[in-house]
Amino acid sequence: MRPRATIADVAAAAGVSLSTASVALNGRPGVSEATRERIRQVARDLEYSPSLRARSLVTKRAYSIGFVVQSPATVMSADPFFGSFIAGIQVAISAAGYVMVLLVSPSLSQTEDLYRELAQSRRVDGVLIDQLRVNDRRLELVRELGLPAVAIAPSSVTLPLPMAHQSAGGAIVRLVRRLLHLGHRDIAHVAGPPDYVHSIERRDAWESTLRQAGLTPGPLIQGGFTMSAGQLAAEELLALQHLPTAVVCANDLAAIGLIAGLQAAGIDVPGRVSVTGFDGIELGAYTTPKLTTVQATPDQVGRIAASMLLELIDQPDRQPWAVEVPLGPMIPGASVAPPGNGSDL
Amino acid sequence: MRPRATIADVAAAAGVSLSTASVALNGRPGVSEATRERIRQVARDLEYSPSLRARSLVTKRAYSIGFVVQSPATVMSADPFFGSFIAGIQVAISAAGYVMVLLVSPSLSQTEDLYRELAQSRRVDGVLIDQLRVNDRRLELVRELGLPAVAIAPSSVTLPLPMAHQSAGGAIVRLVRRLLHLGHRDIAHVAGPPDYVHSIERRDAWESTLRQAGLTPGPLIQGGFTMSAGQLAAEELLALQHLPTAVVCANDLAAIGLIAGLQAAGIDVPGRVSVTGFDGIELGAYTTPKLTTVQATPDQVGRIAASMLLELIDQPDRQPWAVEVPLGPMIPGASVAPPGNGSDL
DNA sequence: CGTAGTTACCGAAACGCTTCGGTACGGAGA
DNA sequence: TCTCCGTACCGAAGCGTTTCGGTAACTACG
Repeated sequence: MRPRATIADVAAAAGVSLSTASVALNGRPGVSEATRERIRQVARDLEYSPSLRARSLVTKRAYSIGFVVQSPATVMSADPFFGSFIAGIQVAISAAGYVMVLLVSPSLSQTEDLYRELAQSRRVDGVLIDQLRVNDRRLELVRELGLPAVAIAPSSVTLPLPMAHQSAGGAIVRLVRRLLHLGHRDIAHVAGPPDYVHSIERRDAWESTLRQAGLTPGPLIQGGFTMSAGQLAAEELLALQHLPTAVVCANDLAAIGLIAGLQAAGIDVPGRVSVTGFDGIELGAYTTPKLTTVQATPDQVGRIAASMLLELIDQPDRQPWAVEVPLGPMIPGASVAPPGNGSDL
Repeated sequence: MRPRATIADVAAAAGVSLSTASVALNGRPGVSEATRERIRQVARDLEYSPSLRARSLVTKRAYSIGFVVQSPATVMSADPFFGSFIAGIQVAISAAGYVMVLLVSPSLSQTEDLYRELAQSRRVDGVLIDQLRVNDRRLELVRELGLPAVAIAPSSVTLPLPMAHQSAGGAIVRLVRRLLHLGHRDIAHVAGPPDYVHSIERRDAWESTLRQAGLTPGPLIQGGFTMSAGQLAAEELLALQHLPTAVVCANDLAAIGLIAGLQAAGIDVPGRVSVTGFDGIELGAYTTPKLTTVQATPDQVGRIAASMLLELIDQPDRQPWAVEVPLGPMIPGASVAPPGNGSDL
């Protein structure tokens, strides 16, 4: 196995200087078409492929972006958002020769260190920030580190960096309206963890939609984005004097957990309580009853956020901008029904 | 924001040559302790952090490993294996200053190209090979590319490269024995996709355990590792003349889908049919009835496979070796019961 | 025919590190 | 006192690119 060809080999074989070979192979002006083609041919013959390392050194680019995910158990294991999101990222960056470095952080404090290392070692040219918290310290951190970053954030927040929006709030509005249309007037909400901006967005959407309809927002349960959180929410709900006729959950997993919890207590869904989710995960189609939800488009979010990041890397001083990623359709399921036609069996 | 310090700055500030600074900071002999400490102090003062790029160029190392996952929808979205596995990898490699590059491949043919690119651009020093197929072309590919690789594979197969084993087959044996102990004699198997070596390992374990018990292996359903595959398997099972009294599924997701399918058809689980899974995913605890399964330890698998890969990168000519990663405990659930005491309601 | 402008190419420096051969200096041994 | 060797350090080369200033040759124009 002979050592791989360098650009010097190509230049020598083509009878040109090293710099000419570089210019020719990178497709920039200053070389005659004939020479360029000859050099290209030689490169192909020698199976030349440029050394990313050497190029990195001189262009000061890592040709990779970073993505730090916190709490792998919750986010990756359960949240199907993740897979499609990653796939979307890759679609966006691979054409540019970029690659994604994935880090998992066991805790919030270690997350900061990971970003620091990523920045100091210059391993990545930029990062994607997801799972945004209230007063998320990462925002200041990336600024301080001079690390280009794009955030995935609700449309409602405004940050000092480029954002890819997916309006989960808009989805909740649609779901609440659907329930209102069916006749529900007592609509509870199982919220996500209170320190996530995504939770707040969804809660606000639920609340304001009900207020707009002239209703007082029903019980609000602090839940979470996991199945177990949904199940716990069921218990809390059952401890109330009045069981609402419908529950809008922050996401599908919580909704599935909630349904399981309600059913375990003998509550009929949707007969006694209607339940909605958000995300459109595959699992929702396998529950009984099938979950009514709105399809999120994590692949699109990933694709758009990543391509925004590439733009930002090219123009670091660009003013922050935002892109709205469209939601998917509502997915109707048997988990909702008009209120009051079910027994309490 | 002034440019970051280079090793030349450190050397100058410490009044030594560049090479001495390098030697001192890398902790190798040839420098007096006093000088070494002085250089270290200067480095700290200047907030020097070595350029990975420059180092990469000269040491010919990328300081990163690659992991290509195929079919993100199936593997990442649904399979909770993934999150823990990744986390385990990171634990193993981060101490060595390594990082993981994650690629997703939409199709098998593109997977090969991804490995090729990874190798040609020398972006990674080695790769982890998971989700092994029968006659997997990646094995020859990495050899051809000279890319160090460690495979995650069943104990039963022998490959020409280092392997991290997790004996899913052993888990299946335990589950089948448990069912036998409960009195079951008619035990079916919902297998995974036939081209995965993991499927074959599990099927073989089911089959041989039954034969050892003097039984003829019951119906074998070609299923899959997903919930929908499990649900389809339920239909196939229901079309048989005799419904087995127990079904051993290739993994938890299939088991959950199977249970859902059986229940939808009015079959009581475990009254009429007992069901077991394998993986120990969180979801299994939220199904009704709770799933009996064996806990896999994907984080350990990831950790061990990754550290094996680092060893291999250090000693590329080392003979292939194998490490067995212990399984977790059996998790009992209400999805199994003695046969024949349930109604067909 | 002389000169300015363009085109096509070359040479060398630079990116920031590691590594290896070499040198000065001190002490040990004869 | 001379030689030898180990220690502590230095200088320079090299990793494989990109980039920039420079130089021939060629065209166009008066």
